Amino acid sequence: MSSSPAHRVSAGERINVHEPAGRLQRELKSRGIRFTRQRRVVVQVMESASRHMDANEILDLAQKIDKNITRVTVYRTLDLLKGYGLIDELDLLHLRGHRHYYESHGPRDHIHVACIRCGKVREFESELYEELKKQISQDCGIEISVARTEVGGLCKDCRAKA
Amino acid sequence: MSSSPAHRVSAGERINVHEPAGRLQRELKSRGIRFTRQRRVVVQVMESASRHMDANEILDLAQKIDKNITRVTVYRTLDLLKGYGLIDELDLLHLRGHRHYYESHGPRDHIHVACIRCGKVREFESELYEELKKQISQDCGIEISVARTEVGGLCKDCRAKA
DNA sequence: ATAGATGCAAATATTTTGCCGCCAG
DNA sequence: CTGGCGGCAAAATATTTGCATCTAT
Repeated sequence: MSSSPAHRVSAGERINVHEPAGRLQRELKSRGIRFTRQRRVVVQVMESASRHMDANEILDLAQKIDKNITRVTVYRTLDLLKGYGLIDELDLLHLRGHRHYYESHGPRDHIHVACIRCGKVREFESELYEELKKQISQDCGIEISVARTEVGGLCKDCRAKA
Repeated sequence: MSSSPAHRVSAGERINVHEPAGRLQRELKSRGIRFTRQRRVVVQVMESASRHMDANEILDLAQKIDKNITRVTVYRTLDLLKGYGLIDELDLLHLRGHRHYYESHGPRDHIHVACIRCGKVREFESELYEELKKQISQDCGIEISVARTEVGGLCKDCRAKA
């Protein structure tokens, strides 16, 4: 692999933040988006996710529900959901290669806090973050519609082991 | 392309934040990393960057300086620099596909503020951001070594045009 | 009925690897 | 001199597209 000193990361488990079930479906319907069998399945996978998944994992789970779903459809559906701001695309600091991860998220943004050694990802909300976004919005004259923050470092457990 | 309503983004210009010249070179040498002809070129490209570049653009610029540089070497060198924390890898919210962008950055983190329509990216520093990282560090018990924030929205100019 | 979705196959794009000859220190 | 580095070619991944067919509304 690489000659870099960065640590290999294993798991990458997501500590889940639940959101009202059926949200994606409702959002799509309310926008008059055609709700096909395939979309239903992908949406179901996204809503029941207990961790961040890349396109490949989403495909696998979708196919467990409905074997006929293809990779192309997964990509297209993820793109659709992303386009409407219903899911976010993350890379989690590229801790595990160049994969892209997807998550459905509620109305409030959260920060992804990842350990660069064990790969555990924690989600963190903060009033300070909301203020920061307000400040950016004012100072840069931008109307923010997406915000993403990822921080990496050694978690307590990994520091203890080291 | 996609069926999503997201806007196409054009330029993606970076408003440059300068840093002391030769920093990367000094950092590498001080760590006893072999400084080859090729690395010199890639480092030069990274240090003189006036905008965020993807691997392909970096290759192009590098080859303007030295035709013999290969894509593989660019990837390997970027990986090396990234491993030592000397450059960051961004995706700028995937506003323009799945490219990854690289930037050499100074000691202080900055936030990337991107317009989802015109693609202009502004860099923004804030004391509030530093406080937020402190809060995360304390509350999550993590020793932060990388932090990345990207926000997207409509900039003033694009709102005016709309 | 029909605009819009899916499937298939193939094209693109992006990143990584094995191996060997070469060069910076 | 010598171990790390770069080049080449090819593999492995990842993502997108054209077009014919099917389906949700």
